[in-house]
Amino acid sequence: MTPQRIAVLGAVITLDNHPSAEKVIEYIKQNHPNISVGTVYKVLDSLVENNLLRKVKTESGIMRYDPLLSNHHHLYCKESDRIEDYQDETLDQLIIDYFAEKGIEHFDIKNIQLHITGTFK
Amino acid sequence: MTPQRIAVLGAVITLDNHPSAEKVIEYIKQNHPNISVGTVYKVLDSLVENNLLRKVKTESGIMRYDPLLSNHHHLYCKESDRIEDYQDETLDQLIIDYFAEKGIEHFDIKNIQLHITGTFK
DNA sequence: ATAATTGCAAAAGCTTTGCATGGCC
DNA sequence: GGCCATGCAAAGCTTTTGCAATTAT
Repeated sequence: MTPQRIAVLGAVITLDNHPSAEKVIEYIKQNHPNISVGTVYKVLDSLVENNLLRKVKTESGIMRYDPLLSNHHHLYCKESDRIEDYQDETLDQLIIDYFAEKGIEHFDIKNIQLHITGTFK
Repeated sequence: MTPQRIAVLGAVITLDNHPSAEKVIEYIKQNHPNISVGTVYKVLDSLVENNLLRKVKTESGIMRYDPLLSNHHHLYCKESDRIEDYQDETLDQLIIDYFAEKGIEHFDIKNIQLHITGTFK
């Protein structure tokens, strides 16, 4: 655990809205002007590998990072580019039960994630 | 509608497994060696805009293209990089009913897509 | 001391763009 | 002739990589 790692993890948690690497760099540079782009990418990767962060894919293909580790879904708003977490155990159970009974032919399900698009109001 | 457009659309349909732009280019070059990379990207974009194709986002951030236009979900296999369509109206109805009753606070749902990861058997 | 991490810069990979050429109405 | 699509090459953007210098344990 180096100061850079703490800064990167702290940035993702503080920024809070599933920041991209670019946002993380921008934020960290305020208090840590010498940090390099390569380091941030490497640290983000290593945090993901060590299960301290999760990657979130977006429409545009830019990777974003999520400090929420428990299983959850995402709300995507295209206009604002905002992503929010959505947790709903009732729904999860409903879906699990559905597939437990029905299954999918030729496919072993490992994980089911809802990508809910729409707009925040 | 130019020969290039027909070739691109044909390639996506023939290749059938949600090809990337690269796969499309590779396929088309067999019978159409002079087609250029830029053209394929432009044509893919224009086909998406004209609702003849849909974009499919992947883990790796590489864009892939889907000729199936009706609402559906996707099965993702990380190992094989394969993506398959999954249509299930019963499930859709279940989810729609669930959210019709429960809703999500501060969010207007426009679309719900399941990203089902696992392995083909 | 040893091993890992950092910063820097260059390069890679996918995609987009600019512009001159060429085909079509 | 006017307009749009094409081909080509250059550039763009995010991310990755190599390597020497630095830092952590």
